Amino acid sequence: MERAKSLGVRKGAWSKEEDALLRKCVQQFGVGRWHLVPLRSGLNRCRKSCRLRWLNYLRPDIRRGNLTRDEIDLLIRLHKLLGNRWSLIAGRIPGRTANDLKNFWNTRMEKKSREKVQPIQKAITKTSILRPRPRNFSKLMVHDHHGTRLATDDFHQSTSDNSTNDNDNKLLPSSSQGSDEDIGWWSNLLDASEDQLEKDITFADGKGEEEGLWMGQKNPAGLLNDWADHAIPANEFADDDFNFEDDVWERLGFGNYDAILQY
DNA sequence: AAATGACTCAACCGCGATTCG
DNA sequence: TCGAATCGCGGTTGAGTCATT
Repeated sequence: MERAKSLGVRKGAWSKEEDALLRKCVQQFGVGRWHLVPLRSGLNRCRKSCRLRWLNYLRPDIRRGNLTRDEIDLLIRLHKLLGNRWSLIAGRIPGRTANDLKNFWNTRMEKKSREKVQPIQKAITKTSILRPRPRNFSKLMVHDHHGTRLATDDFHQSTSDNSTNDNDNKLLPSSSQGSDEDIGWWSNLLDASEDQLEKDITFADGKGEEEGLWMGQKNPAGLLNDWADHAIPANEFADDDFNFEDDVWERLGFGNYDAILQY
C-alpha cells in the first residue's frame, strides 16, 4: 500500500534544496507527524524518506567523523548485550545514529570478527547464536508501591536453588516466546548488576531504589536504558584515564572483556 | 592513465508494532 | 473488536570513492 503511494515521488540522493525545505519544515512544525511533512514542506518525497533524512543526516545533534575508542568500546558492549537493536544502542551513544552504528558494525566489526574466527573455523550452529531480545514483561510480574517485584519471587527461589553460579546461564535467553523463563532471564540479567550498582551509584537526591531505577519499571527497554545511564556514570566518561575494560565491564559482571572481543 | 576490486555510507524496502477511527 | 493508517526498525542495496594492479 505504501509502495503504491510512493509511485511518482522522488528517490535517491537528497539535494541541498531538499535538505533546506525539510529543515525549514521541521523547524516550523517540529519533529513527528511524518505523513504530513511532504505536504507541508513541498517536497516530492515519501514520509519515510523525509524521516530517514532527518534522523540520519539533518538532525542538529548528529556527530560526524570516526568513532572514538570509547564509543567503539561502548558499541561492542552494547551490541553484546542487545544484539542488533541499533536504535537502542544508538540511544546510548550520543550523537550517533542507528544507521551509522549499523554501518560501522557491518563493515569494520564484522570484518574483524571474520578475520579472528576464520583460522579456528568455528562452527556456528543455529542454536549457538544467542540474541537477547527485549520484550514486554508478563502481567504476572507485579510491583508493589515501592517498586518491589512480587510475582517472580518463585522464579528466583527456584533458580537460586539450582544455581551453579555459572555466568553463562545469565546470558542464555530462552528460545520460547514470552515464557516465564524468558522473563526470568531478563530479571537475572538486570539483577546481576544490581548489587554492584547500588554501591556505585550516588543518586542526586539520595533516594536510591525508591526512584525506581530497577524495580519500579516494567518495560525492559526502559530498564536497560536506566541501567546504561547509571552503570556508566557521565563523570567517568569525562575522565581521560577511564577505561572500560578495567573499570566498568568486569565489575558489572557481564563477562570477560577479552573473550568478548575474541568472539 | 585506465581498469578493477574493495570499501563506505546514504537511502530504500519490507514488515511488525502501534495508533486511530 | 477490527481494519486502515502510520510509525519505526533492521536488513539490504547500490552509487560514489578510494586503493591497487
